[in-house]
Amino acid sequence: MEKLCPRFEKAMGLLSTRWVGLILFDLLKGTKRFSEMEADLPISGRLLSDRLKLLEKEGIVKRNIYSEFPVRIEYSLTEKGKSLEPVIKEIQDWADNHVTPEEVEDQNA
Amino acid sequence: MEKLCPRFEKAMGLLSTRWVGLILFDLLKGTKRFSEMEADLPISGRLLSDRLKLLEKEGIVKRNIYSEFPVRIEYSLTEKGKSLEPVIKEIQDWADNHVTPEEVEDQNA
DNA sequence: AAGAATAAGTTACTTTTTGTAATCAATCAT
DNA sequence: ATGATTGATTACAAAAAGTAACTTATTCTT
Repeated sequence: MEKLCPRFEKAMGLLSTRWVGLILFDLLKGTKRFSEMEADLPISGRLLSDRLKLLEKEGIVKRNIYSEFPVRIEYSLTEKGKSLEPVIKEIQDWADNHVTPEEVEDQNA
Repeated sequence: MEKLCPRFEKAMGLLSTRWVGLILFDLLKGTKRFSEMEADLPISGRLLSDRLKLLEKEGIVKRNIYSEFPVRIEYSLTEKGKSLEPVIKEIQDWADNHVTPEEVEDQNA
C-alpha cells in the first residue's frame, strides 16, 4: 500500500474544491470586484462568497475595501496565490492539447 | 467581463471532481487494482467505482479484466491520462513549497 | 431628514452529491 | 452445497451546492 503525500493531499483538496480553480484563473488576470467575478464565472453569489472566504483564510486571496460610493471591494491574489500560476498554466496547456471541442460540447449539454 | 476558456473550464471541472486528483496521483505510480486503490486513498468503494467509470469514459483510465480466481481487474492510465503527469507534478511542487505542516494538521483535524 | 440607489453579501429552501454500511455477482476450492 | 475472495451496487442518511429573494451598509439626491 502506497501512502499519499499529506501535502499533496492538502493542496489537491484545496484545488479540487468546486470553483476554486476558476476563481484562481480569473484572479490571475488581475484584481477583481465581487460583481465582476460573479459575471465572469458560472457561480452564484452564495458560493462565490464562501470560496473567497476560504481562499482568504488560506492566505491565497486578499480583500481590500475602498469606502467610495458605492463601496468598492477588490479581491486579488497574495504572493502565495500568485505562486499557483504554474499550476493553472499547466492545466491550461493540458486543456489546449487534450480537451476536444466535442468534450466541451458534452459539458455544456 | 472576461470570458473563461471553455477548454480550461472543462479540464478544471474534471480535475476538481472530488478524488480525481488523488486517483491520478495513485495511478501515476503504476497499474493498480480496485482494492489497492481503496486501501491507498481515503475514498469509499462507491465513489471509487463512480470516479473510475468517469475517468474511463473520459479516456483517461483503462480497465483490464483478468479472469483468474479471484477475478483481477487492473486500472491504469491511458496516454491521455499519463499526459496529466506535468499537472500533478506541478501541484506536488506547489504543495512542497507552500503547504505548511500546520495546514496539513488543520486538514486532519 | 427621507427616500432612492448601489455593491456586497446572507438567508431560506430545494436539489444534488457524498458517506456509510449492507448486499450482490462471479468464480473457485473444499 | 458452503464459504472465501474481488469487485462492485444498492439503500439510506448527511453534507454540500444551486436558486432566488432578502438584508446591510453606505452615500447620493432632494
